[in-house]
Amino acid sequence: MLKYQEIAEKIEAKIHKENLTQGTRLPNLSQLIKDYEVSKSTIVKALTILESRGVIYQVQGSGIFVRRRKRQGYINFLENQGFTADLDEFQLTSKVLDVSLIAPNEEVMRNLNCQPDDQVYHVKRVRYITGQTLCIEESFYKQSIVTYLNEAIVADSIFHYLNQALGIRIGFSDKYLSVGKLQKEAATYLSLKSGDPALFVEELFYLTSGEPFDFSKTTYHYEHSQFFLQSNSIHLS
Amino acid sequence: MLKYQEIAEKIEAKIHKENLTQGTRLPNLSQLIKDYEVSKSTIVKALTILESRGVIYQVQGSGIFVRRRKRQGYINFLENQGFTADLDEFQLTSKVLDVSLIAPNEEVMRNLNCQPDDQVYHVKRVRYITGQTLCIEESFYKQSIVTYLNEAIVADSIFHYLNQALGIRIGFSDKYLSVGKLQKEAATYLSLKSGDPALFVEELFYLTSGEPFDFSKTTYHYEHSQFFLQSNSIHLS
DNA sequence: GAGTGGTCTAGACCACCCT
DNA sequence: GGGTGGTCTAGACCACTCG
Repeated sequence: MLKYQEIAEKIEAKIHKENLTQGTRLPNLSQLIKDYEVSKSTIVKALTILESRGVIYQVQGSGIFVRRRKRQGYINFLENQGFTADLDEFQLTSKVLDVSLIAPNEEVMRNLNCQPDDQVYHVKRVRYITGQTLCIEESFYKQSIVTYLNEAIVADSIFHYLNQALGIRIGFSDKYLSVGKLQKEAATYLSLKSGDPALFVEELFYLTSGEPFDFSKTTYHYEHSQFFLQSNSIHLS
Repeated sequence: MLKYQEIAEKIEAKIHKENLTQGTRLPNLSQLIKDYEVSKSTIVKALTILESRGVIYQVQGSGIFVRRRKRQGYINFLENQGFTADLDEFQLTSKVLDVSLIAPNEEVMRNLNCQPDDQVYHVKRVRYITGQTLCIEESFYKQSIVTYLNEAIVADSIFHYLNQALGIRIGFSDKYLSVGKLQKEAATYLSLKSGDPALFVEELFYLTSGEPFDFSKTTYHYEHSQFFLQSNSIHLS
């Protein structure tokens, strides 16, 4: 395990364990350097990670402070799949509607940059959060990368399987969101009415190598989905 | 101007100017070190920034590559206010409905951590994107920080004014999103019908010092708002 | 195995906050 | 002015990719 990663985890764990509130000041840099017996740059890197994840904020000349979201019950929109997933907070379950190996249609080929003869796994699920219908999700995985899937795997966390069993590491993803009215089929699965509001999210997942391997379309139940999202001004031009 | 910031900007400018496509390989580290005459760490920092902004991705042992979003016409959900704003792409205008100095209500006090006698500027606007109604926005600014606002300022970019005229720098923000049905008043402003779908976003902006100073509630027109959002797995536990 | 990015260090110096 | 975070350097060594 990398030093800066380990330190970031320890600091985050400490914040959660001691349940520190927004604005609580953490030990200063020199103290952290002593505590963890590493160089300044390593601490700085660990802190940068925590800052970009919204766990802390740093104020030049002043100190390092805990950052907390104000509201509970919102799903972290950036970490709700593939990545760190704060699912500890929520109970996620799935009902599998379909798992099959198919030829990609035009839309899938366009998004995954693939050819008609590249097979893809088609997965369709209804997902539940703490017992309530959260969303209906339809995903397409390149079979050349995701070599095998079945119903049991898909009923559980697919990304956990990809990582643990297949050694697939996600590099990054693009999300596209829009809002609209539910069509009849989706409405049925979500126990809502045609024309009810819905959040539509299309997402493309890439390997660390930059190759897209998963294209996914999700329709969220408007009454059971609330998201939160933290931004930083680290960087910018 | 900081070296790493300047380098990040130059690299990004080059990518845009030469209109490089996804997967195009950039010069390697040693070349960049020579080109910009700085140390390795400085280049690495510049690249980390570009990576976190979704401009490039780096593959260990292989190279540095251009990252591009696949689709046009989507608003960058993380950079659409306060921050870098890729508004070059879109024409944003506003119609001001109200600018006034008021006493905060309970909801505003809770979000801005303030007292009944802390005055706040109330700003209500309809915003248009390339001529179409984009959203209706209601914001509350702590007067102790945002000392002055008027209709002319508010008709333009408020954040540009905060930064340039008042020297206010935003540190970070929290966004809360949900989807639901339009109420009559908002529907009227958006030229939609009651019960039509809408995206609701509540956002809290903080100074670099960690103090919240702006609480904002936005209702988006579902037919004219599409967002995109890039994630990385930089970091994570 | 050559090439490329990633980690880590020690230390100098800068910029900002606060009292 | 003392304390705290931020920038930048030079260089050693590690880890991954690809032919």
